[in-house]
Amino acid sequence: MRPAKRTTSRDVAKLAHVSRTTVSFILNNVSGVSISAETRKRVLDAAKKLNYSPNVAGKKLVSGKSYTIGLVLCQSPEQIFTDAFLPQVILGVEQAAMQQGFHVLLKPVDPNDTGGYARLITENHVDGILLSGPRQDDTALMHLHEQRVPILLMGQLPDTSIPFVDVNATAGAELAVTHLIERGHQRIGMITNAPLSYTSAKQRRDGYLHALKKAKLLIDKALILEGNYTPASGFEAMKSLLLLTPRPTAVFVASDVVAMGAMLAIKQAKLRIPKDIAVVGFDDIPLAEYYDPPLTTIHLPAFGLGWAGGERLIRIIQGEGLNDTSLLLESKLITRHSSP
Amino acid sequence: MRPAKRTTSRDVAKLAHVSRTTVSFILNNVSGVSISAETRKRVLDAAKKLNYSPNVAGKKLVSGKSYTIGLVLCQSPEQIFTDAFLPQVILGVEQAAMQQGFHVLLKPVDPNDTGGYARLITENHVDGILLSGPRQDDTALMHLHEQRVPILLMGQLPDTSIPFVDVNATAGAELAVTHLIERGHQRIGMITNAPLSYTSAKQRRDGYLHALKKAKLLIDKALILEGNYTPASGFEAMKSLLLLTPRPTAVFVASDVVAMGAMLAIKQAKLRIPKDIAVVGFDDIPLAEYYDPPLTTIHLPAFGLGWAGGERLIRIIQGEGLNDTSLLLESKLITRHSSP
DNA sequence: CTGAATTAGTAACACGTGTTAGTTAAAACG
DNA sequence: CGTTTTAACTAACACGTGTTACTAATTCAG
Repeated sequence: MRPAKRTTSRDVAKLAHVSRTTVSFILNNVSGVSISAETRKRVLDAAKKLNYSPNVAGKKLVSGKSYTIGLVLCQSPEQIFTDAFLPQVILGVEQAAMQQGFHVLLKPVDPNDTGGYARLITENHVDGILLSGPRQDDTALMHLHEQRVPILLMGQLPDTSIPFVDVNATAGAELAVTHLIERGHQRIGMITNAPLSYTSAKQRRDGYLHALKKAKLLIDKALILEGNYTPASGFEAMKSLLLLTPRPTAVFVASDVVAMGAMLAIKQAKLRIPKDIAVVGFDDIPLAEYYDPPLTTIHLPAFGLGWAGGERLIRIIQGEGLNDTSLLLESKLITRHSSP
Repeated sequence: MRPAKRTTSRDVAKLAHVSRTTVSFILNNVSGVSISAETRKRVLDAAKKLNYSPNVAGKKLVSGKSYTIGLVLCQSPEQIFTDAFLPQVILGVEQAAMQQGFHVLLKPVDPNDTGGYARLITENHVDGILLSGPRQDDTALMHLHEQRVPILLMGQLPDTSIPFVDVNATAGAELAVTHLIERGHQRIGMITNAPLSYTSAKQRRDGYLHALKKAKLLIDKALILEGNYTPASGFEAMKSLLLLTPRPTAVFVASDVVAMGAMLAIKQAKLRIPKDIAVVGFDDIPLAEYYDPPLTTIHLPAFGLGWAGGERLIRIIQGEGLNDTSLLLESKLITRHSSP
């Protein structure tokens, strides 16, 4: 037994004793055609009675639009696993899309096999792509952009004209490090959130460098270590930092998740936070407030980022054009007890 | 200037000097028709040269299938925000779907305004629905099921015949509490992960009760408090527990995130974990290992849950039928330092 | 009263695909 | 040689929708 047959606009037309055209006019509120009030009511009643809703496949075919955006995640699986930041972004995207009557198709992509998402466009599955975590070596991306496919990046890509939204991570990192400097720290370590081939990692590192330069502190490359999204990487990096002499008196860890690993290393070394070593994180994940000690960190507008991304992509899709092609959202410092 | 015109199967046909039908036969590897090797090559070359990929809207229209599944999340926004469990599930679903050539449409739904997702089906946007966090008062769900719409629940719903996948949370909770009992604890508190109107919360509570009964320990309702996904709720609940006399010597917190709040409350009361109070969590979020102390918890096969859900839903969609309508995945105890 | 304008609605096409029923030419058979 | 089978393809329809061009009936202007 197959599923019950779908009701089509033809069924509605038949029940209301009008043509299918008339049904279409009424249900889509087409302007410029005149329909008598009586007929309109008859059609609307029929539609309601049959519980009619139009088949998107038909709509799609004739309009060329799918009213769906593709949210492509170029993060590695392990990042997605540990990233407490992502759900909020996704929720923001969804909310913006829903408001405009769009749907969201989720497409995690292995960063190594990038470009597999192009088929979403060529097959007309989605009207545009919201790309989180763009990579520079992504040639498929450039190709799509040249073909004027609506694309919006979440995260920046140097040397391109593709519009993007991003958080001002550099400024955020600078905020974090400046905070430490103002509290008297001079020897400040850093653990990145990811390998420096990721723009997001580079930006945060640059913010760190900026802050030091501004304060005329000397920069010691030995103080900068790489994390890779995981607490484990923070744990290991911190152990290395603790072996340095003189020991840094503070650390800026460019990811809360990584910072939690780092803090565990500090505790296991029987050092106190912030007395022996101050720690500032980045992301303000929900748990940051409830760590011991509560983590000073940089709050990112995660939901807002997703929302802005979705909203702007849809505007591009609808050909409305953006008055400013790109948007940088500001972050803010949340002072808790892991820093003095 | 509008986007470049899509290339259709007609273009391929023209270039290869054959009919559109032939193109369709070749590209879909239709069996039972004979095509000369030469023609086949000509068509395949033409398709490649034009970079042709079929428009899903057309396919959809004629086949009635969309090769897309809807992943409907009935969690409240705050739960999604704090739930570190979700990304892994989503990834599992995506992976299973991709393997079968399906896409995943993400649809968070406000639990209060349930049923809005029915349109995904009636509009033919998706072929089936994977529903995470089903609610008993969801009448739209029952209605869809009666209409033989392919549905699979992630989480159980009593008194229905809708197939589901779930983790055996009751057994998991029992594991956790039994572990505490074996280590000599007799007065064990519990903080739920969510209000008891959620099945997942009730299951975990039942596991707790089971374990106590089995060990012939008496049950004290005052020892059971409610959390609501957030660390904050765990913090508050724990503060209440600490005021009881005699104080419980151990706590089972049915969510790692909530447990982190609870542990902070313990520390602020200057009590030691696990010496004064042992703590066991639930979920095994990535951060559990790196808390201080590392959290003993129940590991849930999050990725496996998503994967099984996606895989089984697609099997239902394709009419293959499941040999067992439902699946319970087992969880396991991860012993770390927050318990003796 | 006549031609023009308005009202209310419809027939017919287009979108891109899969598929059934047929057609033509060559090969096989008796 | 005449008939049947087979290989290699194609014309035409169906899917459900939006939209343009058109018609028939009524109202309006002069």
